[in-house]
Amino acid sequence: MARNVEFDESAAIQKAMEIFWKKGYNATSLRDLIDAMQINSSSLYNTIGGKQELFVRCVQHYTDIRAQDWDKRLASKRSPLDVLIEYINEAVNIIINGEDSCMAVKSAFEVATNDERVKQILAADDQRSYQFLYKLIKKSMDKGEISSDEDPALLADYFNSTWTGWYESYILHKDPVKIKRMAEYFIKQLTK
Amino acid sequence: MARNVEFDESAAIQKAMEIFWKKGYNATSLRDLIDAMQINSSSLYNTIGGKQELFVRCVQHYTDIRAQDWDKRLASKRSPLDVLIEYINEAVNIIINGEDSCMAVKSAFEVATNDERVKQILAADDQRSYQFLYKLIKKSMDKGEISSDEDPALLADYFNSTWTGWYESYILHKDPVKIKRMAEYFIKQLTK
DNA sequence: CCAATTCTGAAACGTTTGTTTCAGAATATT
DNA sequence: AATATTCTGAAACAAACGTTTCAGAATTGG
Repeated sequence: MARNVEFDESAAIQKAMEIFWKKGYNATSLRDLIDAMQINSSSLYNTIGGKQELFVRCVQHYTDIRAQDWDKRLASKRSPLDVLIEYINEAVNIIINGEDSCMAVKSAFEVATNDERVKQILAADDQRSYQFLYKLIKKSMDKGEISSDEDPALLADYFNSTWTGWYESYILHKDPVKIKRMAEYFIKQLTK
Repeated sequence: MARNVEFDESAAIQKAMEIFWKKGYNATSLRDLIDAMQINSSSLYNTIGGKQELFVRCVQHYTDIRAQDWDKRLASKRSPLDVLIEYINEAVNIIINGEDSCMAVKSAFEVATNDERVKQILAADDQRSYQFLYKLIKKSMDKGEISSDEDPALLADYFNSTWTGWYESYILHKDPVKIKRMAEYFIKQLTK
């Protein structure tokens, strides 16, 4: 016997995420958020909660999308090495063409140190990223597509972290060739 | 015929740097800063300038210290490979034992996108870091301490960015073994 | 010691911050 | 259609923000 929520919550989260992604947590004001979300602050506080809670949901949303992407790629019927190389190349393109760095990386450095919930969401995300790489590397080794000389877990860990530095490099130097050559080298190391 | 500045500017910058380093730019308030610096805000505005200017100086100070360290290491008379490996191991220890991530990395993601001056300071710092690695790798190759199969410039670029991901990993997982194993793998790749 | 200059301390500045309030509009159930 | 419930919009909240002001203390060179 009552009124329903008027605004589309998941669309609003998406909009808020884009703002947080671009400006970071602390540089984003609530006014920035409600302008983008097109809702009143009272609605925000009634449904989602305050700024922190909203940010947690945005980070969660961001990592959910990534998890879906990894699952989709893992379900591919193509060779695991092809999937892996395609993933690396697409990731490079995102770094080079994307407007902003990875939100998970930015948030890890800005927020995860002080907010336990954000840290746990990002740690879980990083773990899934690791698992994604590990599975592809392991399968490639089992199929003989790449050498089994190295521990697949170590390689997965190594690339999973390598990743982050490419974003920093691109922020500072905006040099696409540099990123591409590092990615080439990585693939070469892997397939050698 | 006038009074002199009372406070030690470089000591105050050092204190401010520690606060910015720990909390990041946006999460640090001017009150945090003047409490740590033990000066009045009027003195700050008269001598250094506002918050942005102070931050720029702190980042500059941070990168100056790093530059000195690299110069000192390059002047060492020991073998370049030893110097490089020692540097990597000490860096790992800083990641594992340090209270906060590298200020240059944090600032790159939080501030460099929006502040051209900070971006340029950090880009110059990154360039010096690259040069440091490049010189050691090149010398090691010339002396035959490591294989010359790879382009030293590429290797230097590659490690220089690899670096950053180890900080992120440690923030999220606080797993020293993981970092150590990645460093071992890196050294192995280098000396192989 | 005087005069000229500059620095310091405390208070206040107008904004902006994240959050709350509440009257009234809106709707689902009966 | 009446009623009970809930959502929305605009305004207001205190607190904190970065910055400025200025009277007076301090120190220099003459």
